[in-house]
Amino acid sequence: MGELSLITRALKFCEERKYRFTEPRQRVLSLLADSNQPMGAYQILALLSSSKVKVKPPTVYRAIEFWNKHGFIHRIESMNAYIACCEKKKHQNFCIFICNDCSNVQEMEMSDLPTPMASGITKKHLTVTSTTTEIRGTCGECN
Amino acid sequence: MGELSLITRALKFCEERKYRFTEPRQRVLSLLADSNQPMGAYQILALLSSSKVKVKPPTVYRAIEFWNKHGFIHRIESMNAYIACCEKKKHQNFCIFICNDCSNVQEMEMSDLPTPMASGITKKHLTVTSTTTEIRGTCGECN
DNA sequence: TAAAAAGTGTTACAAGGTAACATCTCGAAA
DNA sequence: TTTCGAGATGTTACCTTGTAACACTTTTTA
Repeated sequence: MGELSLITRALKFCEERKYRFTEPRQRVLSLLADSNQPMGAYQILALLSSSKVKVKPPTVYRAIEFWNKHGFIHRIESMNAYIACCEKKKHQNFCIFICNDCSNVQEMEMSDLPTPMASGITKKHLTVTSTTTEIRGTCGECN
Repeated sequence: MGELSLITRALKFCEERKYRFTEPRQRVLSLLADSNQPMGAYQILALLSSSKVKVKPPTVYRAIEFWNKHGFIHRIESMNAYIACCEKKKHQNFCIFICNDCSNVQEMEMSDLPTPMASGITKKHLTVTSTTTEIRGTCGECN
């Protein structure tokens, strides 16, 4: 059993859950999957539009919301941008490193919440649904 | 030596560094310090304006940038909002819990980066300048 | 096959943020 | 003590990001 591409997994996911794998959803996800860098919503919008057909913001935002909700893409809050998730399965805790110089972005594994956070959370009787960590600095290339 | 208020510390900070503790800076910081909840820039803008004098966005954004840069306030990326820092001294790693139900926000201590992140960072030869973690879930009250 | 549910198209606008340039303030140098 | 310059604010105008609302289409289900 080989590696399934993000698109293939997304298609399977939709079939199993009876969600529709529509054209806007497919195109938005493909663009993000093919880019190794984050893309803004309006950047996606531009790429989906032609001189003839202008795609409108809600079309893109709906697709983004859908894939984000189901864990196929992540939103990078500090950039107002989106990236395809590089993990094979859904995970609600993730961690992103952003280089301030070249703005290269890398997703990093974080299946469980680190202990200091986890203990703070239980102490305060909080229930966690998701976490995002954005780490800024300088990457190996730019150092 | 008692507890110094955020404003007092900010004033001292400005005197020591020869930054000006101007009216917009003072008013913006006071508003955030007196609110125990995050505030958006335009919310601050509205509170600073009167029917006579309309404060303009750059005035507020400049003050926000100043205090944020020097660690007196934090930006909450997923809310486009700002809160006064509750720590006594500058720290570039922080962690915020946000309740999805009542949108109550709590800053949590995180002086050092948790081990899983720290090791991922050294492995990739990254230099870190700052990190933000935003944890979403349900707070003790809303549970 | 009709009704319900899920999804898209479109318009119009709200919310958040910034570039650019003129003006002001205040301390330090002449 | 005047002037100079860095740091800061005032103002206009605009850009970017995101969403509410409503009509319409497609797919599933009863």
